[in-house]
Amino acid sequence: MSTEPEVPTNRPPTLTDVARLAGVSVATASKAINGRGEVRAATRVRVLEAAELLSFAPNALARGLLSGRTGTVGLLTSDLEGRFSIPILMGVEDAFGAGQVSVFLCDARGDAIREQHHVRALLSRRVDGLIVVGSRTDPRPPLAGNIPVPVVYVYDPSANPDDISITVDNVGGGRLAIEHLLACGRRNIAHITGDAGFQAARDRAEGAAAALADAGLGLIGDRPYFGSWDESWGRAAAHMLVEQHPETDAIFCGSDQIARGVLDTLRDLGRDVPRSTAVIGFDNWEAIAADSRPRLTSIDMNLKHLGAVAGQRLFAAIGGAVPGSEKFPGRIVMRESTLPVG
Amino acid sequence: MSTEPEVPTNRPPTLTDVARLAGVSVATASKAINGRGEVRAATRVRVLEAAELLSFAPNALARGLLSGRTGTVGLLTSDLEGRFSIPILMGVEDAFGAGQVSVFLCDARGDAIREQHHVRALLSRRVDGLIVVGSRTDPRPPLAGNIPVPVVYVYDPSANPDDISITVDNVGGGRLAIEHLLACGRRNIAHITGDAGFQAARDRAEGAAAALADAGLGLIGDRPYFGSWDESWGRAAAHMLVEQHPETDAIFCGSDQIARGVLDTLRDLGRDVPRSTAVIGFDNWEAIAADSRPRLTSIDMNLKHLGAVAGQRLFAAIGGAVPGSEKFPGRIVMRESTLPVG
DNA sequence: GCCCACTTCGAAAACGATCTCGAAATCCGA
DNA sequence: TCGGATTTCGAGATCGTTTTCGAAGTGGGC
Repeated sequence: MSTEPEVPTNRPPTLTDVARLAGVSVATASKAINGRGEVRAATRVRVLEAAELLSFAPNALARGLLSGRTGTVGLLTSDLEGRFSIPILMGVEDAFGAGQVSVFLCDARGDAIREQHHVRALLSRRVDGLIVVGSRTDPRPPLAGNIPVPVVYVYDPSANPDDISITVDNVGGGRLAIEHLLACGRRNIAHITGDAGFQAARDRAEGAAAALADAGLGLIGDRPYFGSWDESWGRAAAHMLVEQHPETDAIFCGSDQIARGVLDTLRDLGRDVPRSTAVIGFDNWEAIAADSRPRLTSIDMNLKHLGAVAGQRLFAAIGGAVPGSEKFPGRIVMRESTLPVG
Repeated sequence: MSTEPEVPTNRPPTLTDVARLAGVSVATASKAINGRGEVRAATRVRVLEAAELLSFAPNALARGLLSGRTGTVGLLTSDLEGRFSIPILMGVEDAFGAGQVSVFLCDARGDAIREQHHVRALLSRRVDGLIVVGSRTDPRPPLAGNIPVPVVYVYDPSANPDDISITVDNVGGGRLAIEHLLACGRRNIAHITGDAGFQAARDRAEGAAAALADAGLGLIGDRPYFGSWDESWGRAAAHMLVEQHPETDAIFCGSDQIARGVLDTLRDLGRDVPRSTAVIGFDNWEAIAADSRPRLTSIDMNLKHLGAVAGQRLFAAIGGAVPGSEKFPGRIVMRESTLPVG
């Protein structure tokens, strides 16, 4: 159906080519194509046909040079392999995907020098704005130098409160988890989580403690079991926990991986989940949570949505608005590892 | 140390500004900054100082408009959330990261229309080349329309053999897995894998069968156990397998998730891994393989390297070379789920 | 003092699109 | 058929950089 025009020239067609073919000036061709200015209907049709025939695509460089707007955005991520950057990145893509914005992807590998280098390159490409996405929630130093375009920080907030940061409410997430366990009728709740050096671990623990306090309760062992984020810590901590506090009837885990380890140990020890002990994870990492035995209830941080919001806020900021920072709550995804008693 | 110059103008400085400050013409300023042409040393220094003072960054749009080269590349991925795109994407980033190439990221979400739309946008931005990365190894239709820039397909090859495709040698991967199990002294080897609708599943099975045939052996059950790629299939298939063929002493799994399921079931049935039954996975997905009990030996497809090669080949093609398609072998990552007998 | 070779510099064109504003074409009624 | 109002169109400037090529400046040898 699409008869490729016989254009042996490898050089992409320019507006001049279109104008020549249509027998008009470039000015008229431009107006006809963009629907601007006064162009007779017949002329417009002639130009559009010519453009179609040559499969003309306007040179975005020339357009950007003139208008000062490129319709591009820089996406700086500190670690691509990180689990958190990807959904956020998808959200950003979604936010722009429909429109005419393209996204430059830059991975700084967590190196400040490299980041600086990328920022320089992006600015020289005259991006309209920047999105900085991190993989830890600990506040990060803002981009160095005076950036002449709007910047939005996602997941990992800027240390400068005047910057626009879109983050996750980890305190609320911890609260959410505990409230669910309480609603399931559990009262002896422990918290096994990752490295206390992470703000995320401390925040979730804080939310958990607060929710328990509201119910007149405290954590089993009086404090969280801080460790690392992986399965083996989950297994080890669960062993300790069951030994020291066999009365435990629910465990809030700081990550789904920890939760997997906990599930394994509980199974080994013959403790039924969720009947004897409920387990709830964090992150809702499908590959980990959706196919365990039993399938894992978890807190989902809506990272994709976070990314989409970041894109929207950046877009608004480019338009001249001055959006403030925002913090988003997670949601609970219920599966079989938590069930009401009775 | 870096005293920000007091430049109240928000408009980024142009070469004209630099030239004026240095007291030379724009032509001279350009030559001084790019090290081209004949410029007296003293003049060059003056220009460079002026540029530094204004923190001048050349407008890449103007440069690209003139030279016809933008130093940008489009990266089309079919699914960002897919496990395979990400390492490849990192490799591509790495391949260009050091240089002056920037990468446009576009996620087509597996939708051909959307892909077409993105291609159009990228071409209008005058990218120097395109990389198309897929998430299945089944050959895909090449990009529609006549693309005026080089294209490299990664992981997912183009159906057109004249295109440049950089792929994984899944047949070789299957062979690798079996040869390792044979080297460990196993003889009764089964293969539990994913959906037979996937080329990857068929290729790996083919390689496995070939390696066994070379040793005068065949698969337990005479054929692979095709199913799905997840843990629950691994558990179910392992149950069947042990019941029907208790003599099995090794299981080659088509994915690490399947392998996790298999490990679970073997544990339930009291079969020691690796002593009674060795288990090997595929993908070497760290989060899944590195913390299981026992830790999982797996085939790593070097996806990051694949991406890096794709970047290099694209770069060569942009330079005028005509690289051919390539297929890369995986490597085995040894952990404790396979051990030599004795 | 003169001429030539060589170095250093700048004016201007070019890339491709958009926008302004003046010129040309068209239409209307009288 | 003509004058004026209204469309419709096009020449040229513009964005910021690179590159060409000619002009100017410098120095040296005789």
